[in-house]
Amino acid sequence: MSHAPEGKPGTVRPGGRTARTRTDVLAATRAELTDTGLARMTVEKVAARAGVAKTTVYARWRDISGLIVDLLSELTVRTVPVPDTGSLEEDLRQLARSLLELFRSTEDLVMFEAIFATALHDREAREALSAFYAFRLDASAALVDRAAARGEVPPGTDRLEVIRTLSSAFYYRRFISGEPVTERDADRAAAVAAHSARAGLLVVPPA
Amino acid sequence: MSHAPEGKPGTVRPGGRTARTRTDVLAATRAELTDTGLARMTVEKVAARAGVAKTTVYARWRDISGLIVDLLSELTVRTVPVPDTGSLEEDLRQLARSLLELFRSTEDLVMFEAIFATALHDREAREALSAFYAFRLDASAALVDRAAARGEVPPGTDRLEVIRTLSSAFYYRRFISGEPVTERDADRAAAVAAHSARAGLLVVPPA
DNA sequence: ATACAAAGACAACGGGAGTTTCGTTTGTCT
DNA sequence: AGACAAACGAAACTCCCGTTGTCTTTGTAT
Repeated sequence: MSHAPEGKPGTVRPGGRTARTRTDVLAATRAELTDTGLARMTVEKVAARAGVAKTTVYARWRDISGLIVDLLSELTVRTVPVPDTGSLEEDLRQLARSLLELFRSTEDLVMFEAIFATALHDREAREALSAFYAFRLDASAALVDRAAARGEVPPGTDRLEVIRTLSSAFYYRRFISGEPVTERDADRAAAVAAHSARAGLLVVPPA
Repeated sequence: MSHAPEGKPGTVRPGGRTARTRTDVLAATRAELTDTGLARMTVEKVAARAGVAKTTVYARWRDISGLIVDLLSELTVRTVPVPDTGSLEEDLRQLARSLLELFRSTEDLVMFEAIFATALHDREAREALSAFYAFRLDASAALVDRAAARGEVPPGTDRLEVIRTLSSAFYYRRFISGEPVTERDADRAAAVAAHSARAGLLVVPPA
């Protein structure tokens, strides 16, 4: 199953050339992704653009899916800006707005689409994506903790579920039904999430 | 762009053989999809399984994406069961349960995954999928109309948005974050959608 | 029944993607 | 500084997918 002897590609010998190869190949992957697209992408062309032998890419990443997974692992590191305005609904609204912006950035969008497409058939990619969202959700949920401390939401409120309720509307429109996403949708999603949380609909199961 | 001279493949001459070929090929596509997967699927193997020359498939469907689109168009015809219990929240809960069941059926799930993956890079597939959801949403929204007639929701409530609010939670968990979906999630989604609708959060924009 | 065109079958071809082999470079350890 | 193995590069090779051209079958109109 796994191709690399160690966790991340090239960790055995993270010297100058190896590290440079990795960054070059990942950069080439991004570039090919944006102007060729995942469907018509090939390992050979990525290697050519990176100025690297294709055998190198095959040895370290195995295939396109491996490249995408590695790309995602880098994305996870980025810190998520979590708003803190003193109001749950306002925090959620701001979070929704940044999600909206993310989906309007062509560069990031292409990458998300590639990751989703890969995760649909590749197990490693699926796990990497789940881990990515587990991390993001947990980080964003800090604003729910603060709302709970202020007494804005009832005790027992599921901190992650509030963020899920907010996010799902965007992903659904953008990637499932294919409808456009507007500022109005962002504000409405924030209102729904905040209202539901305050009403105690998003509490953790009694176990 | 478009390959066939007419709208649907084989409408020029819908005689016995042509129709039989279509059903055989689509059946073979389903079969290949379930036990080979979209990623490793190829037109040649589909044709072989269907007992048809591969040139025939290439001529009528052009590529795998075309096959998937045609498969989706058949799925659209299926009528959606819309509950009518006399209560908005109960209707939504039942709708949520059937969605849950849909995502637990391995056969249907494989197909949805294939369609989503295809829609991410193929324009025709994207349009077909949007049309599919436009149809499904509109059909399901009938239960919102009845709730409105009963006065359960305020006037001006966006009938489609209620269904979207219900559905999005499922799709998000299942295809984006990759988390499991349970009965509890179904009931909670129904509660959120019903509560939000009653609170007037899902009204159409004033325009 | 006959004619005609559409749809399909068959065979051969071309090309490109992934694999294999082997030689070379380079990072690290002593 | 030298040894050793990891990482990379280059070329040849193989396989399979998609295309093309031609002939045959079949549905439909007259």
